[in-house]
Amino acid sequence: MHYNPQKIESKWQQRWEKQGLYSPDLDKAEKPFYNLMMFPYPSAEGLHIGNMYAFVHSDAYGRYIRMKGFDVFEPIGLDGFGIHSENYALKIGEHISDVSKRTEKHFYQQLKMIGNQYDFKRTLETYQPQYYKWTQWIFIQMFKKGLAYQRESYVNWCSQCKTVLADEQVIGGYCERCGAQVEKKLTKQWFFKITDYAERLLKNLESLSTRALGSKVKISKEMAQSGIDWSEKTKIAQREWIGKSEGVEFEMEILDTDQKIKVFTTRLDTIFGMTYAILSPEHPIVTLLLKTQNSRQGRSSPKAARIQNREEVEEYIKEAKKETESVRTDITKEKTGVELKGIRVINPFNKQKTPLFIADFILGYYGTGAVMAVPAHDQRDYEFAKKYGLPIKEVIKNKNGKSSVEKKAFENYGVLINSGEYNGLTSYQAIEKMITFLKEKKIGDKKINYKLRDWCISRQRYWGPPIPIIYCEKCGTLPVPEKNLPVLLPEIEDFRPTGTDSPSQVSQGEIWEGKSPLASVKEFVNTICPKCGAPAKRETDVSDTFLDSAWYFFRYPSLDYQDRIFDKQRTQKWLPVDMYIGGQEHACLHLLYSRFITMFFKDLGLIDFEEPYKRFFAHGLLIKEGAKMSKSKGNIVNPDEYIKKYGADLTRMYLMFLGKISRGGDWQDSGMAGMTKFVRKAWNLFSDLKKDGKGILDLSFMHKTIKRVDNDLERLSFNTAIAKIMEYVNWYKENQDNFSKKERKLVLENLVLLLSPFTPHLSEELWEKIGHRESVFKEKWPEYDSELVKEEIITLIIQVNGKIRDKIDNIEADIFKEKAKELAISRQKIKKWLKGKEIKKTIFVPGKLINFVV
RNA sequence: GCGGGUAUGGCGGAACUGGCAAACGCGCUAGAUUCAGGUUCUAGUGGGAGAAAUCCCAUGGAGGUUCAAAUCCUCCUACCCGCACCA
Repeated sequence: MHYNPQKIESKWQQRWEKQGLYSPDLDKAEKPFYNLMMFPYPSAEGLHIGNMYAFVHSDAYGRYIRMKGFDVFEPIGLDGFGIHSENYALKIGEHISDVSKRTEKHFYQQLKMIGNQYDFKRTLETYQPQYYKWTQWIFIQMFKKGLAYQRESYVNWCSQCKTVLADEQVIGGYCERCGAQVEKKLTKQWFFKITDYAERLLKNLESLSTRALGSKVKISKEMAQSGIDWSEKTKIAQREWIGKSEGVEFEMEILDTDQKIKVFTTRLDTIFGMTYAILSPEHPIVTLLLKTQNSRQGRSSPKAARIQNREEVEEYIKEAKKETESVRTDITKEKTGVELKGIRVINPFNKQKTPLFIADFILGYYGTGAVMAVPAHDQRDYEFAKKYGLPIKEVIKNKNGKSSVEKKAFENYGVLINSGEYNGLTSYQAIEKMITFLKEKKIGDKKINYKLRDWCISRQRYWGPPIPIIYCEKCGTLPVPEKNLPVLLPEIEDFRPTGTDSPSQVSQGEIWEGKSPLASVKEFVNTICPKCGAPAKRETDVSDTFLDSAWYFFRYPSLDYQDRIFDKQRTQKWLPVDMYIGGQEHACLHLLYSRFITMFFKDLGLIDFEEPYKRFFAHGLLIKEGAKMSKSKGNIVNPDEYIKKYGADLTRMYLMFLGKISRGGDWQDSGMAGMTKFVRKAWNLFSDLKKDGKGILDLSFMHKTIKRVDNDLERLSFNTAIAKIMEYVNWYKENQDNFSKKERKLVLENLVLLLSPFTPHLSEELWEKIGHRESVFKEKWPEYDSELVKEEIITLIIQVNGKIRDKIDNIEADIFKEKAKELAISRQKIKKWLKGKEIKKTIFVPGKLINFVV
């Protein structure tokens, strides 16, 4: 009777599905537990071993929780809409619809093969109209609340993918998907006002979870329910991304004009050290100043300063625009800029007139796009001043009066000098007093800035949900009436992106008309105005794939409702998600977006909570033999291959044995051999069920193992849990001839139960073999006898000056200090070490050790 | 530059709150069984000294705290990940 994984696995997979074992009654479930894993985007290559790595860990936890008595809902779906899938189709020259049909089938096949307790009756794909109908519905709600808006904006343009990218999809100036350099383009885009939620997104991180959590911390269900439970690392990443910065915003007049520039600073205390100011090249005032000059109005009015080096300035702006984002944001690049000659700004504190520059290292999108430059106390300004020979005026000294700005800027806080009436104040005092001054003059106030920017939603691509907007010449921009949803994505032959121009072909201030592939489909574009009935046109952009995935977990429990995005009662019962396992790479964006959408749902009154995930756990990266897996290296592990050869159970077990889940793992083929040995060994134990021995009586090791495995699973320490099961098997083998029939059954039953989260098929088969008729997953997780897990007999360690010199075996765990000391000093070895020395101190750790300090 | 992480045998990795470093597994060595080979079983396996008992040295490096440090603190080095001129 050999272990035949292929046969066993398909047998149980079929039986599970037939019995609907993993489809809980969502309304009647008494102890709901929503066990979610990040749904994969289906590439045609199929399920990646990295997906499987994450999924089986998540499933093992879900199965453990189920056996702990919860009604576990573990759904799966496909994040099939989006650039990644579309680009793949383009690459292989097939239509995305065909590719999707194929990958969908293949993916679900694979997902069934890995043996997770997925509810295959409740799957979703983001490209199905019944799903994206609701994605569009969300857009409309956003629009109605004024949270979806259109604006002309410089956006990231990937010339290879021919589309606009979200900031998040630009990695160091390059396209996340194809690796091409990203350029800047001025175009009209749809945005979600996530910045309105910045403070809330930030604050919830603080208030809802005060515990520092990580893989080290043991978390019970009760604890997890009390708040959001994320690792500190993830929260820091979110906090950084939101990037809150508290400072001051104030106005400075431009000499001889009616214009003012607004600047933002966190170091108002250094204002007396301002020797110039800088604008970003895109700053509207620059355009305005150039324009004023064009119309020659300036000449007639004494109140109109003019840019004297106009051509130079225009040239610089043109150059800056041409430069790709990656070049422009390259921090190592020497700072460049050009003075707006003839233009001066007035420092409101000392009325000093300073030159004004434009420079490309000033970002148009952060703060006000304008800064006061204090070279003595800001390194960037310092470098710039050195290069252009601008004065460096020191205004802050540290407390001992020391400072030096000879070689670099002094950026610390300190005490003010050269600052008129503020001299002698500390930085903090000065800032307060200066704010009062600004307020009195009504030219400035405190201001909070965030790095977080509004979420650019539109994509000039085919494979996404069409943005449900209609443009009517008379009535303006209107949402598609909800009853007309979904706006179906038309089936078209040629779905290639059609954007043509590169940004350098579009001159300053001009708007590039981005064209989506949908723009060429007349039947799609031409429609009638929902308000006046006149001919109108549809929006031709589709929405970002991040929107599809920002709310999918709301849909799973309510898939049977066609008339609403989700059922409130159902949702309140199952959400927030109890456990969410996914990649660290999504710790910023996906998490942030889905938190935002959840808050929005709450504000719409659809739900009562505003954080989607009670517990989020980020798994590490799976590598192979010390190297990242990649196609170019040819070291990809194909899960199908291993499942076929070794079975899913073995592959699962091996993936979970590799190491700590939070740290990822190093796949080595040789390790599979060891796992095979172990599984076979375990399997073979069940061939002598009927054997009867004299009985071993002491089953405390069994109880201890149950306790340890339980403890490990609770804290997601899968690898050590497996190690402990291995020890258990070894223990069984040592005693195998001695168990009584009754003991044998008990010990083996518990082995099956402990194994079941890891090797579900094998466990079912063995459970049946023992003689059970019901699924092992209807069983309760084994319990241990808390009396028997107590360590009664220990090895007492004897140290002298902290070094181990002897051990005494078989000591009662509750031995007293005096008794232990007596025993210890009487040992020959210890006598040797203590000879001629006085014991100054004796440290006794009950149940562990005794240490003599001499 | 900023933020986060990591460093333990030949390898993957254990060591939850400081208390027997190296659990568990791979690999390797020797032996047994089978023998075409794999499988299986037994013993051994951090380094050094020693015939042995035993002793010394070992958790990236240097200091420190402590009776006691892989674990805590300071500094340094290397690698990985994320963000990157955020005013």
